[in-house]
Amino acid sequence: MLDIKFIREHPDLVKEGIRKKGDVDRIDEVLLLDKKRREVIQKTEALKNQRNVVSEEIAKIKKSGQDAIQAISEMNKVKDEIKSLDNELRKIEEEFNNLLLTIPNVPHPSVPEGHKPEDNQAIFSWGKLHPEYIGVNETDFEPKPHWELAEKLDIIDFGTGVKVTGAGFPFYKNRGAKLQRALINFFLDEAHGKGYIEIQPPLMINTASATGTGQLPDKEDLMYVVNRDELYLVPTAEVPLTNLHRDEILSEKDLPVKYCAYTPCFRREAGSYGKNVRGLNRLHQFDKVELVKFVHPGTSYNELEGLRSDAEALLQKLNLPYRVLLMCTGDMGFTQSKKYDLEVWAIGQKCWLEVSSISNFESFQARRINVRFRLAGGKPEFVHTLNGSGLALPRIVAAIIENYQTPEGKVIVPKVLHKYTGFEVIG
RNA sequence: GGAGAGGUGUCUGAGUGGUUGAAAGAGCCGGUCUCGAAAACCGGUGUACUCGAAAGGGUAUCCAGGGUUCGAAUCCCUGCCUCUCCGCCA
Repeated sequence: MLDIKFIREHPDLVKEGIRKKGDVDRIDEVLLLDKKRREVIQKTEALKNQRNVVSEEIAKIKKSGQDAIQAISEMNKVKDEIKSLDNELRKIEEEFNNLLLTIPNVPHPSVPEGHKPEDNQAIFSWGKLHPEYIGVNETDFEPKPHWELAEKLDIIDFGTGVKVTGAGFPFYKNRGAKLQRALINFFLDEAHGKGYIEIQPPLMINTASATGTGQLPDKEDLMYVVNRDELYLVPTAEVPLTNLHRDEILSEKDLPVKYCAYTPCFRREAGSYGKNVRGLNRLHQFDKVELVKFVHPGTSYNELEGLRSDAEALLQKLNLPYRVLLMCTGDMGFTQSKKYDLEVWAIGQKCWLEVSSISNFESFQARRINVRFRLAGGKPEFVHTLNGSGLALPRIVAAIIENYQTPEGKVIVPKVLHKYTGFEVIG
């Protein structure tokens, strides 16, 4: 969430940001409630002060052996007033906090304004023209989409997934399963090499954690819920990783703190349909290695570029053609101030697949989860948080299958994975 | 799941209704001493909200939420968590 003080002092700037994101502007409501809230606070605190002073007097009177009936009956009235004001305040604060949680983060000035996919800027691409690119050349033969190849090679079984669980829960088999495991290990090892601490987080999260990273209160529909225990299946490792330091004060010299984690991710994806859910393109359960950073506010945009290049390096090592999109204001999430998407080219489908989303949240999440650091000799201040996928597995698998297919329907394994897979070709 | 014990500041740990934001010690910061360091000694050392231009006030905070009381870290209820024992289990 945003700092109420910041909103109070820069209402126009915040409104402008909301407008750019295409969200509903409720800033005037926030400010009105804030005013009401502070008025009630002042009233109750004055009464509480009176109560404290008189109570102390009563103590003295009683000690001296005298009667304090007069003062006590007076305080009985004050007590009731305090109670009713406290109730009023509680209601106002609840409303105020809920409203504040729905105010989106303000976009960074460098983010292009727009609301359509075309407004996202492709700022970099890497691929076929690169001398190291060794993938398929579509002039040689007509490349197939990954689901056809995968079924034929018996490495992914979509039908059995439907039987056992439902659509979007495939079985990986044989060298397909091994390829998954190889990619996870490759990604984790690379992250470790870049100084990310490896974590195996819980796969279920509670309400507070989901609220902290912004999945709640609005986006409950995207998660699977375990009602009986009030838990959610992780939609991304971002949630447990970012909440790892909830309510903590980090020490300045420890920043930046960098974590990586592999987890399955569970998403309901309600409302998805059509060809962009075919095969591995959109699943309810998928594997992902996630990167999260807690950083000094002054460095967060540098750290964002660092995160981006860490993720890009993986694609380059896998020799997969990709492009980098700087996402426009309207395509950015609720919590982000700047976001890049990495999209890999899937030659069989002839489309771009998003494999990583790299964001700076500035202090937006940190304020929700209350993660601060202490300035040398000074007051605690909120850190900035960032995250990025490094990377999401299924679409990488799809891209490998499609871009490394041979005319005979085999798939060549990218060189960097050989030591993890133990084989160099599938089929 | 059953039975018991317990949750106090950065940490250890006192405190069972009235100057308790909270003893004491450790840690940390500053100072004295020292060529320098250690030791010793002296001083300082939570957070949030709120009023205020500031200085400086005020309120809250001893796991969380309710309750009793003029007044609660202290009494009562509920929840969460930790520990011990039993059961179950990979």
